[in-house]
Amino acid sequence: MNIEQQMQLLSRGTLEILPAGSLEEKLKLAEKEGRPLRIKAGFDPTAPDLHLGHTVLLEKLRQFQQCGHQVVFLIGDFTGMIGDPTGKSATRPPLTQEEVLENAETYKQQVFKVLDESKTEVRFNSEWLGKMSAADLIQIAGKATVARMLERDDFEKRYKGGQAIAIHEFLYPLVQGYDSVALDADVELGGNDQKFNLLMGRQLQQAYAKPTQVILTMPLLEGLDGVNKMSKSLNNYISIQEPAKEQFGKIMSASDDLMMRYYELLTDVDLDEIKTMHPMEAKKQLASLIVSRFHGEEAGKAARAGFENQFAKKEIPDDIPEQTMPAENGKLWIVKALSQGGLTASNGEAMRMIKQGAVSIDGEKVTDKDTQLEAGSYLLKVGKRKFLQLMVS
RNA sequence: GGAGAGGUUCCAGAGUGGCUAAAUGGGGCAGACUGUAAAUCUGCUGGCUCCGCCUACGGUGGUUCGAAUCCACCCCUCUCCA
Repeated sequence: MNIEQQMQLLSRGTLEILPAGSLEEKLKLAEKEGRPLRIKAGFDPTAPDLHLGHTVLLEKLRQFQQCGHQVVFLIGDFTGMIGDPTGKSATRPPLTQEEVLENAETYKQQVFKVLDESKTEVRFNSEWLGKMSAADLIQIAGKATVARMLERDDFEKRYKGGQAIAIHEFLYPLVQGYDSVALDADVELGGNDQKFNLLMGRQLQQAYAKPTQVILTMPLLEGLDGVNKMSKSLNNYISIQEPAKEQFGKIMSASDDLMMRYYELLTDVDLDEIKTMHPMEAKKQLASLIVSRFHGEEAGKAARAGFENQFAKKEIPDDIPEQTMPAENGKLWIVKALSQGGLTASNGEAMRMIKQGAVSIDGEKVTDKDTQLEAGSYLLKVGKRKFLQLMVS
């Protein structure tokens, strides 16, 4: 691929490439020196369950690989102990060595669904940070100023808003920046929220007399609520590991507006074409596309068919969990059955569901909360999505 | 170290002795409708052996017939000063 083609592919969908024109220069340099560029991207070791938000970045990394470059997949095991101050202020518990390694394995499994393993170098930042002395750390800390730190948006907000900022949180960007020094990164990718940290990498590389990296930021993908960024803690995410049916359903639950955003950031599909389609059809296509990516083509089709049967035609899905419960004195209270079967969180909720007309047995709506089940087999349904095939013995 | 403000249910945030399982908003769930687990509207939203009982307002003790509300001590957060 020539440089022009690379530029076109690599800059698509990006939010910013800093400094302007620097990526092209790097690409030229790589060509001249006949070597691949080292593309760094850091990941937090606390969340080994990747979701679609992460794949925005992974897709971009894959494109770099496609252009023949070397991806350095950095697992921030050491920085994980500090806790990234970005966004939320909740302190994270430190991870043990075993946990980190275990998480790393899970990471690899998932990441290589997108990335080319042969062009990926997996590294841990404890390799160099763990050996560092207090003197080394203080030396790094001397490369940045408090005023500069407070320029960072979320620090500024928290500071002005009277929220706590612990000293160690200032170290996070510094240490992450130092990773770029240690890895000789040519380019670092990150979400928009990482921009400050990425720039700190440049600053430190300069301070350590190394060539400075290019910063490439990708937009953050909104979660299913359509407002906040996709994250596990907000429970608005779609994991790349979850079952095809779940993924499909979750995408269908996205609002029509959000669907456009997902098309934009997660696919190559021409957006103008989508706008001419019926929104429901467009959404089903998106859902199939995404499910296919992580579960294969067949699963994508099957998920769509299953969805249409269950919701449009109101048929009963064919993968209903089964459970057997003993009857007491030949009877089983419906409320007990619902809560014990996991269809409702508690007896109280079960009673509420019945009152709201959300519960049915074999297709018959339950109106009486004192309904008793006798021995036999029943299909219980709560709401539109929760089913249980119950054997009362 | 000194002075002040504050810690309430999933979250935000009212409540300042009984009418409080605790306003309101968000979130979540359900129902109706439908083009979808879209949008919109409505309802519900601590637990249980559910017309009653139990647990809950940072922690521990106390005052009181009765406390989220008053008192004491402790823990935590923030602001200003040093």
